[in-house]
Amino acid sequence: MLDASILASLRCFDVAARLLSFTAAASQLHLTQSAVSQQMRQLEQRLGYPLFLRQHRRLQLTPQGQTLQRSVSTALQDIDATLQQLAAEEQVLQISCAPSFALDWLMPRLADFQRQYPAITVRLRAEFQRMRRLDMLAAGVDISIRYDPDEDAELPALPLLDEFLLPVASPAFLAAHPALVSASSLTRLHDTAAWDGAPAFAEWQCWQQQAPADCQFQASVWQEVECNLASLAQAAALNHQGVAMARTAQVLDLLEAGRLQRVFPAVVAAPARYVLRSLRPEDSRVRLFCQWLQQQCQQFARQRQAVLGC
Amino acid sequence: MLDASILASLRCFDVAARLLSFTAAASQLHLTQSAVSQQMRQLEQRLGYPLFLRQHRRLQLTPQGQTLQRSVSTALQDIDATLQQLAAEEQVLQISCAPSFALDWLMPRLADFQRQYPAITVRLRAEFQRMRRLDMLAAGVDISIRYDPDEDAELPALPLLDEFLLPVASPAFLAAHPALVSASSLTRLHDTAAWDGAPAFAEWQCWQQQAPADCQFQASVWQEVECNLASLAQAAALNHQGVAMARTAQVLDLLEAGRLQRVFPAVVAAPARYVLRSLRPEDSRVRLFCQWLQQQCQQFARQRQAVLGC
DNA sequence: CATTTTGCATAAGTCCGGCTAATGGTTACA
DNA sequence: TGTAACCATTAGCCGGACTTATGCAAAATG
Repeated sequence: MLDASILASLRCFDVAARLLSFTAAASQLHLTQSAVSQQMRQLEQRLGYPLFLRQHRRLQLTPQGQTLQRSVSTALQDIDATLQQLAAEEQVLQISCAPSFALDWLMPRLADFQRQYPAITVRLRAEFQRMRRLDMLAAGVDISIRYDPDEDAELPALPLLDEFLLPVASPAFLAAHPALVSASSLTRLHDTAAWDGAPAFAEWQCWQQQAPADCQFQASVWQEVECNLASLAQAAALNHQGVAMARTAQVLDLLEAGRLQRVFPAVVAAPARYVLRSLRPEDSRVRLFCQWLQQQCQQFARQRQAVLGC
Repeated sequence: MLDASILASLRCFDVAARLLSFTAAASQLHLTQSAVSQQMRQLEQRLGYPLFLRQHRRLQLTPQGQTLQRSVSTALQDIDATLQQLAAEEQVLQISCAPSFALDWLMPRLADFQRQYPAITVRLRAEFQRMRRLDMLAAGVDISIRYDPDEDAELPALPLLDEFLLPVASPAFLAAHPALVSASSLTRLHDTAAWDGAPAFAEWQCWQQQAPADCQFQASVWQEVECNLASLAQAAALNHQGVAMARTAQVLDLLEAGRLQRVFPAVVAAPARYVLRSLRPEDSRVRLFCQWLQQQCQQFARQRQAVLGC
């Protein structure tokens, strides 16, 4: 019943019926009057009943025409509204980000981006799982920011920022445990989900392997607290509950503010770095964001150099 | 936004999204798989966002695709439902008829038509005004039956039945007024709207002019009762209220049943006859009805010949 | 593991349907 | 009575949608 060509006629009919003039409809549709006239004639003979009453200078709708117009008009408006809504939705820049980085690093800086590009609406989603191509497409994610140790062959990654590890604790905790290296019953705070598929204790092990001998914790009997989020471990540290193996992106500001302190002077390169992936790097909004993000990263690196010397 | 070609694509999308298969959609749309594939590609690049996730053996809808499908599907269903409703409505045979003829002649016989053609729904509208071409088109009237004295140049008329006039009264009334010709204070019942634009007293005057001298009412002082409907005058006659100038179509059955009686033996040809007009005489339902109606008319004429001799 | 099947993408070419342009007819208006 | 406005109709062109054919990748099959 509803084949393709009838729909075009109905679209035409909608306009003609609203304006009650083929000429006016034609100009609104960027067609000639003749085209509209033919379309309507075809439509009518297809349906088998008249839609318009041709009165010399003026068109009228038949009862059937009125009924049809009500239906078609609302139906087309519905579709149009949906299309516009989707188009508007398409304008928001969707960023999927590793939760801890989103929470402690990106979110505080995002206000600056909003200030620079108020026309771009950003939707920031904190998500644990690393996104594959299909996931991004399915969720409409424009940009994925992850803390990854390795390359993803499927999707090229733009390195944003390297990372370093250092054990931190609150000043009060350090004051209460002056002989950290030999103390027993210390609490060791983990992020067990540093990156997707990370082995347990990954970052602590990394530290143990690379830190200079005089920076190691000696034969301590640790109490372990495991978190699935760096921010949680860090919150624990802030509450004087133990030593956290921190990443600079999480804690630089807290170190500067004196709310956390380094346990050792040494800093170790992390086995992963922050990377950005996008399905459409050519998109203007994506380009703008990447540009801004890289600036922020550079600035952060400079700041880190000044504070931590790495 | 909603131009003509996008609608065709959306129609295609609707099917493809429902079946989640381009191949199946193609066969349902009587197209090739290739056509559907191309349409969807075009649609997507037009909208600027993907609608389908092509997973090797299986299609999925993106969130945008889902939203769009909901909208498009209901919209198209709405249109389709309206179209079908209109098509069904188009199936009813609409007959506009002069009220008295409809009431006293056509309606009693219509059951026979229904019995013969149960598939055809008839809508009988009793309407005073004679219908012009435009009126019929506007109201969707298939057939107009009128009691007209003259030809209508605008629309060819099919003569159905000629008509005759005769004064009638109830047996009780006649018994109470044995000397009708000279009696005074009789009540004369008129139909003032015998046909569209009929002069007042038209049928009584017709009778006066044509009836033989020995059938005339002599110098009576009449009481006049005017009705705008022959059926009203006839109802008055049935209630013993006077003499009505009747048309055979109205009263033949009543005469046969003895509920009304002729006042004089004479019968006079009426200045008008029943005619049928149609905008689409080729329509099969119209043809069927005309055929049936003419048979009924012939049968009535025979019956009239037997009863009244005219 | 090789083979077949299934489903979508793509390229090239054809063909139909809708559009334009031009003209005519009718009405309304000045 | 002339003119403007509007719709109908015709002829002819053109673009876009469709088909055919082919490629490709994954899944089913044995």
